[in-house]
Amino acid sequence: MTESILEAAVVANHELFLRTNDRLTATLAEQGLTQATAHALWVIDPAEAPPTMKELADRLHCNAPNLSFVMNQLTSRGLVERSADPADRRSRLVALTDDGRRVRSVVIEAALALSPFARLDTDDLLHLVSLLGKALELAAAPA
Amino acid sequence: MTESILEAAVVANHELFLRTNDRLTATLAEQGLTQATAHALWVIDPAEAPPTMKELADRLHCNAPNLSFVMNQLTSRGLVERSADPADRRSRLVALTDDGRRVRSVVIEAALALSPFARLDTDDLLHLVSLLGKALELAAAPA
DNA sequence: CGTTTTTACTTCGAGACTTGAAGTTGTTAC
DNA sequence: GTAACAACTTCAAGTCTCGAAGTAAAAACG
Repeated sequence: MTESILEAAVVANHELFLRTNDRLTATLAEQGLTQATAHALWVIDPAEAPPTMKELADRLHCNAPNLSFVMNQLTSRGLVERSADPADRRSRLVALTDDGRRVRSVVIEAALALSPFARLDTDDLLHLVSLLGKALELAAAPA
Repeated sequence: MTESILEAAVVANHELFLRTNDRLTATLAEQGLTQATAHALWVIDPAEAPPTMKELADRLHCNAPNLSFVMNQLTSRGLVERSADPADRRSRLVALTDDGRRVRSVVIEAALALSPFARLDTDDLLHLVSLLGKALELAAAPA
């Protein structure tokens, strides 16, 4: 009973994610990005201090070698730049270039416009964000 | 303004999906499954009539060659069986084996237990499913 | 009917992603 | 000062995904 409600929620969340990604395919291709590179670009907020590779790997739920691979692509496309962290020279700080900021904006705008969520009204959206946020908080809390 | 609420919703949706998958990794490995094969198993509901390959490709948002690849793995693991559709001999009907049903249950149970949504109470869950369902409906509706 | 077009599926080959193992460089702990 | 650890990269192997091409069956057409 509650079980099937939970399953409906998990399935709907999954489906919404897949559908958004599907619709974004064309935009990503236009920008010369793949899902992996686009996601990496997304999680680098130009308004915040440049994150380290380790921090980015956490955000992307991927491992270090994978991130190096993705960052090499973004670097060769001229969208990000790596520099040594003055505070810990083992670390690399990753910052968006001007081009990177531009492309990131394009991707995010497209994703928001294409997401099925875009059709919800503000009340529903606020409620939805509240519920999703609650789930994420509870997930972080101790068992 | 509304923009940032929408972005929060899209990001939270994505993050919840990634986090659930992350936690499921161990279970999938135990069952000898990958994400792709597990997802394929999930969308074959044993309570319904066996779907065709085409129908499955739609559900998985993947193309035909990819589905063939995934189904070959599930078939060689003895989890599904393909048979010609008597109504249209071009089509293949895909059905779970007894083992397939067992493994599918294990995966779904684990996913539901590990999903951050599992910590929401029934009221919140009902509300959430309603909002997610609304978004999916609106997405299907005409522009 | 018989031919043409379309549809469902598979195979193949190339490209892209992901991962573990191993190595480099720099930091921390003793 | 040396041993342990941490951040990152490179490399090689495995997996996933896709387009192109091929097969078989159904549908459309005259």
